[in-house]
Amino acid sequence: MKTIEELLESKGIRVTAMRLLIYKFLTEKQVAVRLSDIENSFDKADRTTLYRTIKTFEEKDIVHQIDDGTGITKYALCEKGCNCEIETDLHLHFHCNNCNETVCLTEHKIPQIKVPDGFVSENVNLVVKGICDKCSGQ
Amino acid sequence: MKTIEELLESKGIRVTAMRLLIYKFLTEKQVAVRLSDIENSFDKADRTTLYRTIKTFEEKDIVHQIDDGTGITKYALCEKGCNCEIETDLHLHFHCNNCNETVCLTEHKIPQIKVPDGFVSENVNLVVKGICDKCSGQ
DNA sequence: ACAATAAATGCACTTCCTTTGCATTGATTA
DNA sequence: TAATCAATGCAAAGGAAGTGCATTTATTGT
Ligand SMILES: [Mn+2]
Ligand SMILES: [Mn+2]
Ligand SMILES: [Zn+2]
Ligand SMILES: [Zn+2]
Repeated sequence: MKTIEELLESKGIRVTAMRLLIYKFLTEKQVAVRLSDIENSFDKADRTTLYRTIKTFEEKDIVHQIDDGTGITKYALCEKGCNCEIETDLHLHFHCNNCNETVCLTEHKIPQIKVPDGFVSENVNLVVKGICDKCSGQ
Repeated sequence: MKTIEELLESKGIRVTAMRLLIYKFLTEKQVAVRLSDIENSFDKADRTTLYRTIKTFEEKDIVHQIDDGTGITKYALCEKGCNCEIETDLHLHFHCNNCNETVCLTEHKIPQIKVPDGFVSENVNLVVKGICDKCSGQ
């Protein structure tokens, strides 16, 4: 079991107190978070630092960005071996219209999508909206 | 063949000069447009009027909104018989990473997406990104 | 045709999120 | 220890979405 410090270093990211805190926050949350979610969870956290930290994490494939249609970009930790760049690896995301939370359905890959001749598919974003398991009451 | 005036009236929308212009602009464009695209295509057009016009069109199912992941909402005319509210009718959208344009692939419906037990799917947004037919050069 | 009424438009302003510039602090290396 | 580079914090800019209100334009009833 790798420590967080080791993980960050293995990705070429310097370990800082802030980065450890943000990473820890992401592991504890089971849902995709907005920048403001992180901001509100810390007393003295600067938006800019959060922003740049999450961008660093994104570049190094530690988190991936999620556009769930709310207009606010969210982020979630990549699973072990999550190759977000590879189309065939892409999982789908679920946005709950009730509790407004967005989760990664890591086990559910996006099916192969046929596009017309002449079009080249490089990437697919699929968001399902509805009622999540917590809110559907079973 | 219905005139634009007749179409608008049949949907319960009053005909105005601005609305005709905007509708015409949408028919001529073969791609999804941003509010600012419309704004820039007219000399003396107020953002608010465009905004409210497009919202009116949206309510009356004349256009549908497209979230292609660029962070800017786009709009495109609904095809004849496009029931945007019905999940099974939803077509997919293609965003070109080269020319940055987004098109409706009206003929290509979104396949049935399986979600885990407890989750209820009400709506699906699917955007394919890649290279469009114009840009792929064939 | 005219007055009364309602809808559409234009202007100004607000809010929210994202992004950048720059000075400062902190860590790393020679 | 000095020089160098990365991370942080503050401030401000930018872009898009949305709202309030006064004005113009269209519709309706007399
Ligand atoms: Mn995910
Ligand atoms: Mn469409
Ligand atoms: Zn929920
Ligand atoms: Zn293209």
